[in-house]
Amino acid sequence: MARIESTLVSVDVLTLRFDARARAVLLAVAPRGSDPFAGALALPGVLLGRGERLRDAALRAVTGKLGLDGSAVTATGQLATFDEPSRDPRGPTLSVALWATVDPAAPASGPIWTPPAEVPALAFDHDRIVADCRPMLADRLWRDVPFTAGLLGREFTTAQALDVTESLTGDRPYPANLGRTMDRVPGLERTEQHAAALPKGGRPPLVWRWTSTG
Amino acid sequence: MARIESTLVSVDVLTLRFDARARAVLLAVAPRGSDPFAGALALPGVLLGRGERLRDAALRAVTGKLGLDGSAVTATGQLATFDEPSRDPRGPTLSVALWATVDPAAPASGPIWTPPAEVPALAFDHDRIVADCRPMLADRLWRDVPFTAGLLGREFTTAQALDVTESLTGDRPYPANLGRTMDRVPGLERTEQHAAALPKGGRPPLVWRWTSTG
DNA sequence: TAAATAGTGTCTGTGAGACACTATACA
DNA sequence: TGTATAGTGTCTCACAGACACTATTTA
Repeated sequence: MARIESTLVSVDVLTLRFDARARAVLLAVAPRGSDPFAGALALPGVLLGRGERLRDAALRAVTGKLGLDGSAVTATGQLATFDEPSRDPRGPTLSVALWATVDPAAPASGPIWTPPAEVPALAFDHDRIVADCRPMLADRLWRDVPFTAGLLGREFTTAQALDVTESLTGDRPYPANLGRTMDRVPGLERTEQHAAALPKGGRPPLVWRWTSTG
Repeated sequence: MARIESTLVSVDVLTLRFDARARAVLLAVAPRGSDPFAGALALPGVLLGRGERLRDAALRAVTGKLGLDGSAVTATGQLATFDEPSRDPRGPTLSVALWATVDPAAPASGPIWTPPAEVPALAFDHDRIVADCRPMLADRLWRDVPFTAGLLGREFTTAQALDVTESLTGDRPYPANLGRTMDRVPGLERTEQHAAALPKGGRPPLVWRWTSTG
């Protein structure tokens, strides 16, 4: 009962980065270099090597396909597995979708960064992967500490927290309500410091800091 | 850049069935027939065939490894993917864990049915899979309609709803509170009928019925 | 009648969301 | 001073949980 004909596994990564200047969370896509859909935009993905961990494959995809530094990836996690047999024209391939957060302070040249809600048409079934996974990402914010900390970095302001929440959920909470939400996030501490105000003015926002998580 | 050495994918199934007589949700395990861990208890699992859907592989596992009738499976869904390279002594294998619900009215001989909280030692990393997935299953109850309907069947009583909730979450809600929870489940209707009372007596519970879902 | 169990009604606490009002920046 | 933004304090609503009380069964 030797079975050689197993489905190949690819790992496709929803790489998120908070761009403080753009005041938005952006998703990385890159043009494909090789044949199926060469030149078309796609999520970074690699075939899972034998014995390779999903997280390692995701790092390989972010490093190799996006050209980012692996040390800039602050956290990763699973989203879902996509199994339509026709999703890859080369033949049946399973796709395990992972998320990865990139340090907002790290250099980010290489990939094309786009708001997750306005991703251009992508290769394979990557449009569907993005559409299916977006609500899962929104659901993680403020509930999944590694995800949230990875996205916002060690220190951030209330204004940035508002921007991130609006990017992922689609609407901007009241600062007062978001502050109370953040007060309940374990490992997140409201400091006494105020950051600089925005260019347009306004009261300087508070600084928040992670205590436990890196 | 031809890559042949891809990780194999297995599908392991947490098969749940509500046993009305035992008043509990039970998980199916079966002794392994072939070599790695032959004779040891394990979750039903199969290697994913090339081009095979995860759901089809899960049905194949439930049918082939547990001896259940495929038509008794009322719903399936994804849980998580396990990627420890050493989880299978034969070599690195990815395991995609799925849940499956079995019609409580269908015959269920074949597998060994055990409460998920008291599963005996299992082969591979299946103990860990069960431990990691149990909270995900509890979380689905009353929120994931296909899961809940698949587990309870087309019609059920408040008493059975209490039993199922206690089995999955670990504590028994007050009937009044569970009734209000169920009133908010879309597609679930509180009927006027009362079922027979339990052997020990007590007020006969109400009957609930799914309207939309099968 | 006693024990067991379910259903109705009520109360409390928590968390989300809306909003008035205040505080503090830039132009 | 006007505009923009954040922070404080309330208010309401939805929901979960606890529980008193009532209803209906078996033993």
